[in-house]
Amino acid sequence: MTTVSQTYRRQSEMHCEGCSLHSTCLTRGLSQVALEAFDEIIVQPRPLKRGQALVRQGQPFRSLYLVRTGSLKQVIRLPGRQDEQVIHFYLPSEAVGLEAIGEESCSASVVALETTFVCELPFEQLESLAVEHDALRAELMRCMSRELRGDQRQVCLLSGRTAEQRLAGFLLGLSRRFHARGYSRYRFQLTMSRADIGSHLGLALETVSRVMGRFQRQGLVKVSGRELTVRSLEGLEALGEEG
Amino acid sequence: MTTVSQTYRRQSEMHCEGCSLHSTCLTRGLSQVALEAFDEIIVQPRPLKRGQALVRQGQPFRSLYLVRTGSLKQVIRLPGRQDEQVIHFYLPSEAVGLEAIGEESCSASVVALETTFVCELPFEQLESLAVEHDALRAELMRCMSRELRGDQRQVCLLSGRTAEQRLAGFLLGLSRRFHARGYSRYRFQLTMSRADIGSHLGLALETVSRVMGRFQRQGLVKVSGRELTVRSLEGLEALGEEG
DNA sequence: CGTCACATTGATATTTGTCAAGGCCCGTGG
DNA sequence: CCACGGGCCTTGACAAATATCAATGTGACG
Repeated sequence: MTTVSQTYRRQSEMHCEGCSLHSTCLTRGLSQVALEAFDEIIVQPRPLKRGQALVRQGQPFRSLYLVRTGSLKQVIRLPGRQDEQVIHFYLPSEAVGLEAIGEESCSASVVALETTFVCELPFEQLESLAVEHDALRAELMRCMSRELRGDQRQVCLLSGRTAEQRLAGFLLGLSRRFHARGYSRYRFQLTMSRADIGSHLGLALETVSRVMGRFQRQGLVKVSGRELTVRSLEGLEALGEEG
Repeated sequence: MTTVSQTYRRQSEMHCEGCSLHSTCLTRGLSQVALEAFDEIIVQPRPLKRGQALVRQGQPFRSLYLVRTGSLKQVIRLPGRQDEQVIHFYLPSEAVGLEAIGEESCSASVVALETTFVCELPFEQLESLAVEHDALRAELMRCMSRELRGDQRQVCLLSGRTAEQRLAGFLLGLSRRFHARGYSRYRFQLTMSRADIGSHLGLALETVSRVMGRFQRQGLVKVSGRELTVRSLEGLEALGEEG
């Protein structure tokens, strides 16, 4: 008998060694031996369509996920509140689920923003593997540490007073992350809605729209729908640095 | 020859096994053997006075720290900006420096808010120890994961629109953390200034002061200076849950 | 061509920041 | 012991930013 996951695995012939994200992913710096063992535990679930959940808040924690292509948002439904709060956006090579390690259940849902492929890492198996391979253990810690620094940035963004500063910082963050992953730093898709951006930045979606328009008129960016072109990285950076 | 650190170590006769924080600290769940080895690598630096830095932004990363008594704030100085941004407050048994793992230098400063004792864990030694002791490695990961969840809460707080929601959430968070560490959940010191709280919550210090006053008039809390008494945990919780 | 979700734009209300003045607490020095 | 000074906190008046409400526009897709 063959499971769906295995089928997908074989079809795609995806292995870490040849993966374009290898150098930025959890597998960075792994020896040939470790890499092959790592490859063994990966599951390739069927691709997620826009709006489908990879993880649901409250469900038991079993696996970490690495984004291969596409993007997702992490959302929390706060008790007694209607609206969902967007916590994170995940881009290719980023790890989903690190905050659930050592917990019974997941504290937030993670939903695809577009058609998205991920690699699933059953956590128990990952842990056993980490016992044998120091490099993997170290990389896992570095990965969590990096996410902690990302959250620091996020807190700085949100505490930065004006809507301009928040949006500029957000766009620069996306630019930086795309660049680090080998995509253009000047041109990318905003796969999330204005409402998602607003929730993430603590702004009303109308404000996001207005500020985006202002940036465009000032020649800082060009937006048409969800495609964004950065025209002046310096201009955006200057906004964030204003006292 | 005896170093200052060693002197303090001997004087205080502090060992993990007898420490009141043992059950909430990184040493939770360690075997007797592991605990003794852990004890060996701990350094007890001289106590910090109010305003003294434990870690300075930009300095090389060498150690993690565990708060024993007292409290600290983590602040970032953003390039080209005058004011410092408060990222975190650290309470007893919490770990300082996790976000710097795998990095050359520290991304933020950490400053004592009152007289504060910490345990220093030289990171290289901690890492070697973690190779031998699975429980320590697991606890370190759980610790980082817990901090990631804390940051999630923080982001939810900051994105929560009103000043009331932010401050209520902040006070509840402190209450919860004190409670989890064996202190009163209803009565504690705000060792940080209104300006620090404001920076941390993305509010002007005047707003913090006004909202605190409003809470007091509503009978939710009693504040006199920096001593806070929670009169209605439910009332504060209700504030955060309003749609 | 119509529908639906999403985005933009405008008018108005509310919240919060800013500026300014004054009060309180505490340590220091006369 | 008391007066003084400085840091921190509170309070008020006003201005600015942003949320809210409402209407309209746009693009994808059946």
